[in-house]
Amino acid sequence: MRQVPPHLPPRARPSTPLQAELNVEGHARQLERQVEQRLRDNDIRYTRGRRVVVESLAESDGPRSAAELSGDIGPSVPLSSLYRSLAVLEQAGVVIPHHGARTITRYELAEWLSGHHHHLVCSNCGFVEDVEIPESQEDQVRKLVEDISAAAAFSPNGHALEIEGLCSQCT
Amino acid sequence: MRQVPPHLPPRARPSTPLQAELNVEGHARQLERQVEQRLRDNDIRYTRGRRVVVESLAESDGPRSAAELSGDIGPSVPLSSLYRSLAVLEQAGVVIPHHGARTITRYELAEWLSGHHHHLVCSNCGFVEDVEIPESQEDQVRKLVEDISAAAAFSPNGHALEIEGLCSQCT
DNA sequence: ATGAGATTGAGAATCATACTCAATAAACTG
DNA sequence: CAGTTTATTGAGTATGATTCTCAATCTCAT
Repeated sequence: MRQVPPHLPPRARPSTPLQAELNVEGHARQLERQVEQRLRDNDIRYTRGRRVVVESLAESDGPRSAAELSGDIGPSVPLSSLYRSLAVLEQAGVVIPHHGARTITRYELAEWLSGHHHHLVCSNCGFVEDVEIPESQEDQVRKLVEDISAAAAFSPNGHALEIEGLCSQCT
Repeated sequence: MRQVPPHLPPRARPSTPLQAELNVEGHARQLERQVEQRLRDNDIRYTRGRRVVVESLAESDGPRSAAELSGDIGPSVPLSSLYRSLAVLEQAGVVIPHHGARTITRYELAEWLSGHHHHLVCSNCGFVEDVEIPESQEDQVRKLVEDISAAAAFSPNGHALEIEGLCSQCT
């Protein structure tokens, strides 16, 4: 199975290298603050282990499994702690599980941290790519979601459009 | 966690008991024939073990896990065979895995057997409900899927709109 | 019927994830 | 800041879902 290909994070691309670093750093710091706040609000400590998980996910170019994160982070955080951190962060709504492929669960930052997006799932290599769509299209999706939910007496809270097919590499 | 509530299968409801039995039987037989054909086309034998899995899924009112199927079917088919049957049927496109909840995978009949539908996922009880939507809405979804895919150089092959929220029982 | 190849059963093996418990760190109290 | 309380971590073990192994059995084409 091909490794996760690089793809753009769902934020505006800065134009010059200097700007880039400033923006990325600014964004990283802001994200840290948001997460810290959220945890504090829920009486959950923002410890080193939890911090590295969040930072690692923030730098990731796609959803990561516990094993992948462990590889990213190195041996300083044992797997059992990693799983615990992920569970805690999921509880706090900082991190979202993505049950895409066989058996393993991948996590990504929650939408309030990473932006709303949909998924392109490659049925050949298993890679899950995030896609942001233009507001006009998103409006249509939202309307559809509301209509469908209303017809089924369901109270929608979020949605994901998963498109399955072949990614550009596997075509 | 609440058990899967009963819900209508995605076929036309017959109106009288007699008609009902005839239709259900007719449908069951037709489904059997379709599956048999598909397997034959792929040089895969339609054995007893595989047949009971398909029949069991056809009678199910929602996606079923291997363990649940094993319970439905009884001890005549050991778990290891069940998993193998599911893998073979998935290969042949008769059965589709649904990776919804923690760790376990649930299966349902493929869309060409059960009809195209979307999912309402209850974030409280975990129940996944199938919904069929009217053609006019489905057309919109299809168009969105095509536009999004085109913009991402992705070759779409199928799609699922997953709406998360609270089901009518959990509201 | 017969032989080649596919399939099954039963069990052991593997893999992701969860739990246990003693050691450690953080927050709180005065 | 020292002492106390409570949350968190590490390391290891346990669990549960899924997969593999291999001998026995079944199927299909001859």
